[in-house]
Amino acid sequence: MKYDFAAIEKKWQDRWEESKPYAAVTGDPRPKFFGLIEFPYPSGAGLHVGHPRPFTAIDIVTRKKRMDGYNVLFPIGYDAFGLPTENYAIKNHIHPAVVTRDNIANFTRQLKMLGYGFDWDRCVDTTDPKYYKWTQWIFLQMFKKGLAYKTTMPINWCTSCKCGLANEEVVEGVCERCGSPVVRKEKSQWMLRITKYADRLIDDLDDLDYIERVKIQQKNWIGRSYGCEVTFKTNTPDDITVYTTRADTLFGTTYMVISPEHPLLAQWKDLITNWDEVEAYQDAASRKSDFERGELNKDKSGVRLEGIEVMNPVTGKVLPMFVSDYVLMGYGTGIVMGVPGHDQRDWDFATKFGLPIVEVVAGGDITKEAFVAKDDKAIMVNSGFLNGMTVAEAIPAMKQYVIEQGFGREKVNYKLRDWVFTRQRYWGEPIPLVNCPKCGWVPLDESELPLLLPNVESYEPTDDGESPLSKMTDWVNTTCPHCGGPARRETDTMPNWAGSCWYYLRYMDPHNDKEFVSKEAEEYWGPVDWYNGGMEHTTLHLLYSRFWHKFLYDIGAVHTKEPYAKRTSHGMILGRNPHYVGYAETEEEKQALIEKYGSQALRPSVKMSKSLGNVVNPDDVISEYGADTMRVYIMFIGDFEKTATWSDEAVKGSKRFLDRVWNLMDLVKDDFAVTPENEAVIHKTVKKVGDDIENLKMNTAIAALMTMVNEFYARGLSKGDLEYLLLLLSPFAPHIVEEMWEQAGFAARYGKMAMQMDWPKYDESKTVDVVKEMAVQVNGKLRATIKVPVDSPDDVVIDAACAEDKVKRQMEGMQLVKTIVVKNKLVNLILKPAK
RNA sequence: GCGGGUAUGGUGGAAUUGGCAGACACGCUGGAUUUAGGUUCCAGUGGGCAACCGUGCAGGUUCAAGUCCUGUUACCCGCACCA
Repeated sequence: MKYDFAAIEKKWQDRWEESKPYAAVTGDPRPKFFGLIEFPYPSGAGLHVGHPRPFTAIDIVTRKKRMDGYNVLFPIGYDAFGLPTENYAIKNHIHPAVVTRDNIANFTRQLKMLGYGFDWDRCVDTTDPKYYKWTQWIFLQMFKKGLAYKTTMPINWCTSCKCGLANEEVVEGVCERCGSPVVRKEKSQWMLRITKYADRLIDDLDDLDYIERVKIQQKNWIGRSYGCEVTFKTNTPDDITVYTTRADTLFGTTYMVISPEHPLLAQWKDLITNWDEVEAYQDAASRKSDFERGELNKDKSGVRLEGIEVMNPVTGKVLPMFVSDYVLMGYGTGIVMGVPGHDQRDWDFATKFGLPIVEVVAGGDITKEAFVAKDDKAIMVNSGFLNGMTVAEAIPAMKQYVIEQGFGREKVNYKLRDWVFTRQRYWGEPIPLVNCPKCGWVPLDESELPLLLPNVESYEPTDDGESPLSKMTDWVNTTCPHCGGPARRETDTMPNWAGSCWYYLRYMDPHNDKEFVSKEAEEYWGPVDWYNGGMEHTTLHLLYSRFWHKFLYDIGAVHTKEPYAKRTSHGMILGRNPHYVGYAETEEEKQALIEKYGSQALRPSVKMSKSLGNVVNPDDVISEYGADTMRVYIMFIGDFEKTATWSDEAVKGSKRFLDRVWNLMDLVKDDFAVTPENEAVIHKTVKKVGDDIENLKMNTAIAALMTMVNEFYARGLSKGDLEYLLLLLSPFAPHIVEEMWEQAGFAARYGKMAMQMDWPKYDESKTVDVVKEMAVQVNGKLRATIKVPVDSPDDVVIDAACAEDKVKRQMEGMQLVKTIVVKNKLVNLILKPAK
């Protein structure tokens, strides 16, 4: 009988839909396991082949955990607020809620076709008022604790989306989503005080089982640095303070620089004799985006503040002061001490403006470039009491000195900024706050939640930068919950990251209308045991949700400090690059490709995109080869953490493998005992597949299963042997396995589906071959192999090795000076010419 | 510039603590079955006629190096004037 994957997959998916074998049971006495994948954004394009990679991997992990006896929670949901849906709605005049509903239906269909073991009864949708009621609720708790505040500040403004963006959403000066330029715009924004959690977000990483690169990336993003603040006296009424991590170089400070946005400049307006020039510079700087500023980083610009003088507190020398846009207002104090001898940026600036460059750390040539001491052992010079110390000694010595002298203090700084939490768009959670002329910002009463998104006629963003909601006067004008007077609602909405900050908690108790999650459910299921997701979310979603979770912990709403115990990450799936030079046949064609596509032409693989025509649709793969083949292939494609390129050709290999598994049915002997000849391969494979699943090495697990099948073909198999294969294969290809399990009579025999059986055990002693093939080396070079009984003593092995013809030939005229035997693996004979 | 990563046949990729490099696949070659093949099965497949040579490149340690050490190149991914 032919392997009719379409019929088989339909049959079993229908059965699972009905019998719900994946239902998670809160409070069950079995140990719990909460496996989580990042819930998808339901785009109109449907599921991408990138989705099944992480989904299938964690599906396999959780299926094995069930067979290991765990009570598994493996949920799914939709992160459905967001701009693409809104833009589509605007273009086609369909309500975003309708678009979302249709897209979710399509995603659900596709995910069910892939046979994932999701507990569908726990499905969540962030745009459902029953869900976002609690997103709003959490926001209100943050507001009440002072973690949400409104401020006017220059924000990143996407010129195309007409919407503010978080720092994390700006990539190389353009909008992460649409690629349009991002400019600065003064706007009043709600902010979340993530910086208050900076230390804990770094320090608590130590106890987590996250892959190292995630930890490093989060640490770098938060960017904690230890330094000190030093105050300089000026000829104005104001002292100025700088932040430095290199207090040791204070003697080398020859000028000061202030950021063009610094408010002190306006205060000094009358003291600065060339104010016109300074003001012109400020104007020019404000028109540049952050990116343009960075782009021009080699060519330093600036204007001297004529009339302003600063005193170096350790040398007593008078220093000039400049305004320059290489100093950022948002980091440190917005004023920097210029140490051109030992900071390359300062060196560039000083060289351009003819400022003195003083060497205070020996070892470099400061006439050519700044000497930034790479090792802390470099020696201080021209630095008064620091002379002769190493840099490592001088830093704390100077810190102590400035503190004692009363013009400095220790200070920790972070690159992390507070989170811009408002978006001027329609399709997001409304912010449940009211602005009252008398009472200021007042939270809605919790009984008023959810604050529903009103139906509007037009979702078009406004050119003045206000949310579309601002035009809905009926909705906007309300009464103050506090004093009852007239007041206005906040019309901005939350960013799409809001709903995903806490969705894993909702999965634990998705239908609770009293609390966002019950205490019992949270204490039973939390924390998430294993969370897999993309590296692109490391400094966005992952960091944000850790922040929210820590807040919830602080108010006693959850019982763990961290949401996720373990974090892994998958590589992207790329498509073939149709413009790759490797496909060109002539030199001219090659040149043409390079001219036309530039460096793009040099890459064999690129991101899939409609314009390149290399998009693979999972629906097509499933209808041609079946879901089980799709699952096996996407796991077999390569190392899970690395990027991989989709190959239509290679999919066939996975299909062929499942065909061969299916065809074992014609070969299998009707005997439920294990065949002795197959024992070794069975026990080896049980061990290998089990270990590999735990380490996300699905590619080698599948290779081991292929080897097992090959051996069954070579030696024949019994039903007892087949049983092992089916159990091991069941997490990978659940449909074909259940069908064979039923047809071979196991279902009747055990009264269970394969997925409900215990994961097979292996016997270590049986994983070892009775006869070992050992390599025979002569002077380190392979000359022969010998077969000897396992664990043969060294002398037996050496005798056998020396008896080999090829070895004998090598030994002619030589004497044996040394032998090395690696048990069961190799023997190396060291020969020297005989005297 | 800083941080992280990668480099192995025609291709995707395997290779515990250093111990037979190329598992398992794709592709290709030859053969068998078949009216047919996007089917199945069998055999072969790193290079070289050989001795030998082969894990980006150059050294080193070792009986033995893809794996360890020193140096170096190319590419990929983050961040980027963070004082």
